[in-house]
Amino acid sequence: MSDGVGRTFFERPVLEVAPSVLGCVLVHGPVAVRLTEVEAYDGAEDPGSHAFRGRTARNAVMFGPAGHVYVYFTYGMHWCANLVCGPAGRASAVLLRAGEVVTGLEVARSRRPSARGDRDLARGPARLATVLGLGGHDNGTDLCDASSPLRFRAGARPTESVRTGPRVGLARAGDRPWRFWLDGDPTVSTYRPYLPRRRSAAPRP
DNA sequence: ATACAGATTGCCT
DNA sequence: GGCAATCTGTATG
Repeated sequence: MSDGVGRTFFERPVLEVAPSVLGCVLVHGPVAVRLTEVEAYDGAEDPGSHAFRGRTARNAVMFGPAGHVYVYFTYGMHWCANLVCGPAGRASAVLLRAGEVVTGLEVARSRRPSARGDRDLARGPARLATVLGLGGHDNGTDLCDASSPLRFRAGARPTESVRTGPRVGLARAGDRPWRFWLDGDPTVSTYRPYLPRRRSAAPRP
């Protein structure tokens, strides 16, 4: 494991880990993605976190040891991936919001036929999970286990500077500046503030 | 039991 | 920029 990352890397506080994963590479089968944008979620302390209301079947992996992957299903159709951080039980995690496909472009394109161009392949959390082929069966995978199909490689320290700002699409605590990205990288997603969805006027027949 | 909001995306105007 | 798609967790009666 020359370029692998030990568990202690993820056991640090999530606000330390989040900026340090930028430029690192997540590999799953034929596709590898260089991370360019992430968000931190800090368990019970964080009203925006899935873990805020305590442990459930869905978020159980967040409460486990660091270095595991928390994959969740949202909006009835999308999967998103996180890296569990901090001490076990803290339930903090880094949401992988965007990245650049650096290996397996052909496979990535075939998994994202609607992508306008290569820079859009992993530009967004559900898109990133899609190009990597991540889904429910990957929930709980241990990145620090050598036999895991998922690999996390430390990247060269990025030349771009790391910027911070508010998190995307959160109704609560979205204003905490816990989003981290590589300044000027074209694969970083566009910022969208929280927008309440309009209720349908009439129920479906 | 029923209602609603959600760590999103893609298609439409 | 607006809005539908689609389903699960959580709140409320």
